[in-house]
Amino acid sequence: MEAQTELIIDPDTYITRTPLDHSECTGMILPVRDALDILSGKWKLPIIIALSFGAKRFGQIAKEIPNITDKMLSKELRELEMNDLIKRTVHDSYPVVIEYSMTPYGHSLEKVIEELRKWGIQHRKRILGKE
Amino acid sequence: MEAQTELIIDPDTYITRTPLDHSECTGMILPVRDALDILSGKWKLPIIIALSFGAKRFGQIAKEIPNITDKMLSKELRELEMNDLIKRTVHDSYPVVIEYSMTPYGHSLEKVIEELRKWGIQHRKRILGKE
DNA sequence: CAGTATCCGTGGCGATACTG
DNA sequence: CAGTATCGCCACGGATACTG
Repeated sequence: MEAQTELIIDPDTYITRTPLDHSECTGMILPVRDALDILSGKWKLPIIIALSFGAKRFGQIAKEIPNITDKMLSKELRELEMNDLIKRTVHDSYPVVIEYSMTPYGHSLEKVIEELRKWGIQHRKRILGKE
Repeated sequence: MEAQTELIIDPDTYITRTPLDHSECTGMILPVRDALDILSGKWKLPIIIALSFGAKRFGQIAKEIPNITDKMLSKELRELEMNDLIKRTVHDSYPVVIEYSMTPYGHSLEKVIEELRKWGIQHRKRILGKE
């Protein structure tokens, strides 16, 4: 607990709150929803993590993400590319080589991923300790 | 670009990579998937954010989260409670007051949320700038 | 290798109505 | 106020087969 700020006790609900609760709170929720709209789902972040280790080809990404199917990988790659988080490059060689890589914008997710990863590790420890 | 580390060029795939790619990469993905399993979906994090401002009653949470329905709120609160991220308290007063609040474990998500929020704000700016 | 096509089930999620 | 009940859509996501 930090410093106590002004409190309001709502006479109808008996809830104690600060004056700005509503606007502050909704204001925090909206950007998180924006982020969630782009990142949520089972596969997007795993794919981004895989590519954060360097450019990779379709088959190799598939190998590194447990249980993903070709269809999901294909679909998610397309969406991530549309959001400018990854880039698809066709190398004009023989045989043709297609490579996926992170964009600079994709790299801006690194801290988000790092925090999620730390929390996940922590959470798994907690679950295992309980059972 | 940082310092260049040892690289391997796969003779079959022409992909350049570091020696530990596979294990490192999958090892990073798994905890993130653990976190996602608990947090992903449209409403869990918004609910947690709402409660991070202080204990609240059902109706008040509903008011602060745009577009959530009673049914979803009810269902998500139950799941969050099962995962020990929030607590449901029935105050033995008249009238009976039911209050939801964060657990200490719920508070451990603060940094995750903060990073998501920062990214979301940043992302919205970027989108608006493009159109 | 790098995908696409097709089929299909489950459940996430919404709308509305109702209850103690 | 604090939910539950019911209905129903459709997107998420899996399985399998196929293509250039």
